[in-house]
Amino acid sequence: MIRKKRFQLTPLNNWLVSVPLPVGDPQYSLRLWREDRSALAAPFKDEVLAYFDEAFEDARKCLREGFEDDLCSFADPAVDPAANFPGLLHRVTQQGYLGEALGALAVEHWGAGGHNDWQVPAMLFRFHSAELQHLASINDRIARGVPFNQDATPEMRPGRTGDDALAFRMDDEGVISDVLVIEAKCLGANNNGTIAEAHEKLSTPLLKNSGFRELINILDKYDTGEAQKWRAALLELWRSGHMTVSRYDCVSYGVGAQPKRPKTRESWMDPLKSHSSYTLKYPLVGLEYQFLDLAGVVDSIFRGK
DNA sequence: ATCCACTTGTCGCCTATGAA
DNA sequence: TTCATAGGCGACAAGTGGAT
Repeated sequence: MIRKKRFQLTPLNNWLVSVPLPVGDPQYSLRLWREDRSALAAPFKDEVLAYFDEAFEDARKCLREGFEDDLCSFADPAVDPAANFPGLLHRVTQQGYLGEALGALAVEHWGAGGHNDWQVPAMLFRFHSAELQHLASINDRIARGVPFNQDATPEMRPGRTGDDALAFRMDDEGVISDVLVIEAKCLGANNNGTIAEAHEKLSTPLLKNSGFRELINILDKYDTGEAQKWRAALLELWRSGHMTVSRYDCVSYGVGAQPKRPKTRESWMDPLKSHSSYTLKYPLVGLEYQFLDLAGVVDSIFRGK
C-alpha cells in the first residue's frame, strides 16, 4: 500500500495553527505551529485517527506476516498479533510515533523547500523491531489477564535507530527528482541536546544509509501497481547512486512546551540560521510543533480518549 | 533584588547487543 | 548462560540570565 490519505487544509490549519516567524538564510527555513486542541473534534478528529491508522498499516501487516490464514480473521484481538499496536505502547514511544507522523503530515500538506508535492509512500515503523517484539509480550500478558501498566519504565523501548521518514517528489513517468530526509523528535519538554542530535544525525552524506533499503523492502511486500512503481523508482535511484536527485533535509520537532523568555521568542529552534550541528550544504527545513498538552494529544490519537 | 525560565551536566533505570 | 558495554530516556540539581 502507498499512503494516500490527506486532510482538507481548513480544519487542519485550525488544529495546527501556523505562527509566522522571521526569515533568514534562504537555504534554511523554520516553520512553527501551535496546537489548538478545541479544533481536534468530530468530524475532523476521525480524519486524524484514520490518517494515523494508515501510517501504521504497514507495521501491522508486518506483525501479521506469516499468521495469515483463510480460516482465521484478525477481528478477534486475542489472535491478532497486531492487536494493541500502537495503542498499548509506552507513552514515550507513542510520542515518538506522533513526531514521525507529524513530519510526514507537515511536508505532505504544507510543503517544504518550495515544493508542495512531496509524498511519503510508507512509514518505517515496522523497523522498530525491539518494540514489535515487545508487543508480543504485551499481548501475551493481556491475554493471560496479567495486570500491566503500559507507562511503567520497564515497558519503555529505545527509539528506532536510523532516519525517521523519507519524502519524495516523483513525476508522472515515475522518476524521482527530489528526496527529503526527515529526522523527527517529539519530547515533553524542550531539550537542546535532542535538537542538536537530530541535526547531527541528518549530517550523513550518504543517502543510502538513510532508510532507503528499508523503504524498498517495504514496497517489495506490496504487489499493487503503485507500490511497484515506487519500488522501481527507488531502485533506479539506488542504482544511479543518487546523483540525479536533489536532496533536502528536515528536522521535525514536536514539543509539549512553548518558550516564554525572552518574550519575543516564539520557537525553540532558531528561525534565522541552521543549527551548528548540521554540517551538510543541502537546503534545511525546520518544522516545529508546540503542544500545551502533549499527553492529551497522545491520549486522543493513540488511546481513544 | 527577586523570581522564574532556561541551559547544561549528571545520575539512575532499563534494554539491546554481542562477547566470553 | 552470564557478563560488560552502549545507548535512550526521564529526573534532578546547580548555575545563568531575562523579566519585573
